[in-house]
Amino acid sequence: MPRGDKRKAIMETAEKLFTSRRFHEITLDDIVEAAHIGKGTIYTYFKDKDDLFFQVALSGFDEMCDLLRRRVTEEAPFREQLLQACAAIHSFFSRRRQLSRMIQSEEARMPFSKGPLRDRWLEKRAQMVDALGQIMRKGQSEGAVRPDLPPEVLSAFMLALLRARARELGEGVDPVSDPTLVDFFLQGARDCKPSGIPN
Amino acid sequence: MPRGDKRKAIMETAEKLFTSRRFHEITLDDIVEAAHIGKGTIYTYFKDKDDLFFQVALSGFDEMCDLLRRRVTEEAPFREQLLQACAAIHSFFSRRRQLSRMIQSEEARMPFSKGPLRDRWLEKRAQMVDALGQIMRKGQSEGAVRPDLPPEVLSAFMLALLRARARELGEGVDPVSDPTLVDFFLQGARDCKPSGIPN
DNA sequence: GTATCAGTACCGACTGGTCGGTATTGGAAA
DNA sequence: TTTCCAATACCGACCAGTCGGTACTGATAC
Repeated sequence: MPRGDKRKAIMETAEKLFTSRRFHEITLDDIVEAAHIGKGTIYTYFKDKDDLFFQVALSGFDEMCDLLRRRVTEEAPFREQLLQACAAIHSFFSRRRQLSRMIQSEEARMPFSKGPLRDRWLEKRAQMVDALGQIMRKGQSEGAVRPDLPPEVLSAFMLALLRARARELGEGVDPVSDPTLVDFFLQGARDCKPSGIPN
Repeated sequence: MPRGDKRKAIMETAEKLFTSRRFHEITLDDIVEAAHIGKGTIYTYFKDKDDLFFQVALSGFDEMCDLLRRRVTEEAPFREQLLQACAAIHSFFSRRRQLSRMIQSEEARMPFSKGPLRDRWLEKRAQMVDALGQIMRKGQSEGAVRPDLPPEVLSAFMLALLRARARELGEGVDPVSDPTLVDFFLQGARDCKPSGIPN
C-alpha cells in the first residue's frame, strides 16, 4: 500500500464500522484488524477515537455540502436549479445511506457537543442551509415562492422532505421522484393566497 | 422518597443524562449519584444499561404516539383534525425537546438494532405513521389531498415538516405557526393538477 | 401488643474484564 | 542505514454488573 493512503484506508474502514454499530460497540482493534494496519498508525493521523469518529462524520458532511454548493453557482431557472440541488442531495443519500444516518444521528445531538469539531460542523451545516437558501431567495424574487417565510425555513422544509424520502429508500415503499417531491414543495411554498391564512 | 418511586426516579434521571451526552459517556454511577439511589437498585428494574436506555427512549415515544392516536379518534373536519394532530406532536416536541432528539438520533440507527426492543420500537412507529395516515386517507377521500401518493408517504412528509420546525425551536428563528405549517402541507398535497407533472 | 419471619426493596464496596492508548520489535522497502 | 509501519505486548483507568448484607413491610401466631 502506497504511503499516504493510510489515512484514507483508516477512515473508510472506520466509516464502515461506525455506521454499522454504535460508537462504543466499535473497538479500535476492530478497525485495526479490518483495515490491516497497526494500531499505532491510527494515532499518527488522529488524536483519539473521538477525533476519528468526528472526522469520518464531518468528511461525509463535507462531501454533501460541496456537492450541493457546486450546483448553486450554476446558472439555471429556479425550478431547474432546485431540481438539481435535490438530485445532488438525493444521490448522496442513496450512495451513502449509512453515513447519512450517522450524520443525522449525530446532528440530533449536536446541541450538546463541544469543541472545535462542533464548530466546524455547524459551519458546514450553515453553508448547506445557505446554499439552499440562496436558491429559495431566487425563487422568492421571481415570485414563485411566498416571501413571508425566511429562506432558511424554506431550506429546512425542503431538506426535511428529502430526508423523509431518503428514509423510505430501502423499505420497499415506492420511491417518490425528484420532480414529484420538488413540485410538492413548490406548490406548498407558492405565493398564492396574499391575504389568506392568518400568521 | 416513597417506596416504589425508584423506577420512575431512575428513568427520569437517566433521561436527563442520556439526552445530554452520548450513551457511552454516561456511567451508571452518574445515574446512581444523580438519582440518589443504590447501584444495585437499577438492576431490580432493568436488565442492563442498554435496557434502561431503550426503555427511556421507548417511553417517550410511547407518550407521543398515545397523544397522537387520541386525536385521530375524534370526529372533526379533515383540516381541523390535522391541525390537532400537529398541535399534539408540537406540544410533545417542545415540552420534551431533548427526548425528541434522542428519539431521532436513535431512530437514525434503528435499522441496525436488534432484539425485541427494536420490534416494540418499530411497532410504535408504525402506529404513529398509521394514525397520521388515517387522517391522510380521510383527506384523500374528501378530495382535499392528491390520491396518487400513499398515505404513509404523506404522513412521513408531514412529520418531516414538523421535525424541521421543531429543530429551529430553540434557535432564535421565528416560529412557524401550526396553521401556516399545515396549510403549507395542504397546499403542497392538494390534488390540483390531474394531468400535470410526470410520475 | 409483640415476637417472629418471609419476602422484598435497597444499598454500595468490590471485581473482573474490557479497551483506549503507548512502547517495542522486527521485517520490508528505499 | 534509515524510514516506515504491521504486529504485538503491555499498561492501567474505567465501568458494567455482582453479591453479601441491611432495612423495611406486612402477615401470622400467640
